[in-house]
Amino acid sequence: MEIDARKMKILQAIVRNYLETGEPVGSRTISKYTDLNLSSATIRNEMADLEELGYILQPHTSAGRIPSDKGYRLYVDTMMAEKEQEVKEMKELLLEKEEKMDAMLKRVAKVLANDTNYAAMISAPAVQGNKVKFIQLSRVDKHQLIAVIMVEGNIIKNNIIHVEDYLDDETILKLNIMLNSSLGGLSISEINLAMIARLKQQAGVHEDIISGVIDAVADAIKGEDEELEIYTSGAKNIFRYPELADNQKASEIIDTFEEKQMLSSLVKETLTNSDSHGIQVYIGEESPVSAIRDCSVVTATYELGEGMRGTIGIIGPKRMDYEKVVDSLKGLMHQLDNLYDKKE
Amino acid sequence: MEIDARKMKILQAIVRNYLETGEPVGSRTISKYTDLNLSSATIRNEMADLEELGYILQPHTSAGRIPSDKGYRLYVDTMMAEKEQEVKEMKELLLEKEEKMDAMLKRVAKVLANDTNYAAMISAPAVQGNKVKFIQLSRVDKHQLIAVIMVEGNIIKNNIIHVEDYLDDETILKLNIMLNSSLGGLSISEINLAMIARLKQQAGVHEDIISGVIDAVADAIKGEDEELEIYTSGAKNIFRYPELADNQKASEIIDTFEEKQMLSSLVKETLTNSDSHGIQVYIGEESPVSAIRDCSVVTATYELGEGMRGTIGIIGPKRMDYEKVVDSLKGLMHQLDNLYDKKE
DNA sequence: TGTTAGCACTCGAATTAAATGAGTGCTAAT
DNA sequence: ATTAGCACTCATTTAATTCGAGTGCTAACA
Repeated sequence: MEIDARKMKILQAIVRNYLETGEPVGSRTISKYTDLNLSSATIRNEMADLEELGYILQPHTSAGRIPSDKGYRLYVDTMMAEKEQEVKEMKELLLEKEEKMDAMLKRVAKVLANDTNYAAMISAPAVQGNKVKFIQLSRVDKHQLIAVIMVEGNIIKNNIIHVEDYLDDETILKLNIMLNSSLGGLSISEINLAMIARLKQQAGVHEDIISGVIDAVADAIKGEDEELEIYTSGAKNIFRYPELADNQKASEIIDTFEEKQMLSSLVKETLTNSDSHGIQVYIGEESPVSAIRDCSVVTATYELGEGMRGTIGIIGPKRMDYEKVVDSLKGLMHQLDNLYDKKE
Repeated sequence: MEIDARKMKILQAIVRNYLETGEPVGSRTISKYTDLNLSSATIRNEMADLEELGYILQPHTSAGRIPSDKGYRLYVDTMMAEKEQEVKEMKELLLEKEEKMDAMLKRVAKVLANDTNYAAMISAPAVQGNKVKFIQLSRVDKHQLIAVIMVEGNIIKNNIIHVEDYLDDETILKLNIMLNSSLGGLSISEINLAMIARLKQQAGVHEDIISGVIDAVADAIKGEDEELEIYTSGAKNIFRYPELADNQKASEIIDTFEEKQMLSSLVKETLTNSDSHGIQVYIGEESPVSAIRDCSVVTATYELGEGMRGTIGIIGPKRMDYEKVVDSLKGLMHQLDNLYDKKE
């Protein structure tokens, strides 16, 4: 058996209705709801087919039907197809302003959560592929150096370095010049171990002392991209949806939001296969994070200038309003765009 | 009517029992529970008195009694009195190590939440009163300077400064010397407006250009102490306690934990009146944060070296195990102490 | 052949009723 | 002052009942 146009329409009607109410939807409801005028009996027949095909399911006999993950998936896919071209116009976000990145991201997450009444997450742009703009090593006191590294997009990293032996001003100056001329302008992916080894050698007599310093600098540049920074907001919104609000589930979801690292696999996956113009949908078990297996996630990839990419995500019940969420994500992009224009 | 020794003992028994079970406790239970052998009838009489005095209350007629906020308060106060001298030995925590402050704080919160099965919060030490260790202004490109400020305790702040006109190396060097000699070693509270004004004047011909720079530096030092940094962990633990786990309440509490700023009034209050050797207890409505009015909070003040003080807090149900929590807080202090010793 | 009306049937949810029992307040005896 | 005893209260539990939305199936119809 194949799914035809009419079955598709009925499926859509079921999904839409279920999104609204959260209740299983029966044949009578649909027979009134849709434009194709069919009696409840016909709908019932079609529904039986849809169930056999695995698009909908009955929580129990003599209840209405609810969409299965597969049903949601079909719905989302067709909807996305309709929206695809609009999505394309998602502007790039350039934020080379002084505004502190983290404050901005937090705000974005908050706005998004408020707009949608779902939970929102946003990952800081991974510095992967970003260029080193500025390195400076300074002496704080006899045994402490501080390394300040700034990459494009105005992200700053600091690293405190402990040294055994006192380094005089001249050595530090020399090191600074060496670091900047060697590493400046390079993207982080271009800084590999071979280069670091060469740098150590260049350091000459001080090699053994300085080795630690360079290690630390490399660490400051590379470091932490293991640990994606993730901001979240609106966790409380899950309580709006009874199907997520029972203790067991809520506890897991809340925990995921607090231990944000648990979301990193989601971010990574999104960044890896960001086709479909950056918007992706994970329904239920499709999500790589098992704690939110009862939720759906809609993610968008954003890009700040030179290949700095991050992820914005909306996490809500499976019956989330996918259309609205996609629109919200787009809307947000525009808003950020405007914000950028104003500051320019 | 006055509360006498026996009433006190009965109250204690009621509180203890309620902490364990979370259920209203009846007269029969107490008559078996306590060492003073009294019949349930006598207990009932005493309970009627305690209720009249406002220390306990009945959720409904013919239910057992539960402690009122006032009852908890009395219980906690007497318990604290017994523990007071032990608390005194709470060691200072010095963390002049390379470990990044925020990572450390997050870890501490996590440990604490796991240990206690309550939710934990910790505020980053307020830089108030801390000494500036190191200031450096560097040019990143034609119109961008970066200010790096490090204060004792290895807290680093960065600030990007936009300048209209190009500043040559010499000017920057001059500024650096000026900033360090003027501000270095001063505590933040010692840096006042008058001093900033004088600095601006000293800047001489560049005054108008440089004014912005100094403002930004001052801002980087002062800034953000408005916005206390707060870390939390273990929010999910509230689901362990049915009296907090209903949607309405859980939603509010979770929100408070996510929007950590809502906890700042709590931190501020704790820091202000940190008598009682740094440990304070807020029961129910006593808390300055209304969203957690159904919880109790136990806070401890910690001090990192020169007057850098922060707050650690445990947030749980009113029937939290106050004794254990106080012990945990002390235990944590010791653990941190050891950690420090090892790294020394 | 596809659509529809009709009907018996199912089964979760809501409603009601009854039973339970922990706990109280009061009184009278110790 | 303490306690045993007893009648009373009332949330909670359990069971029985009703209710109704929704189904599947069959037979009639276009």
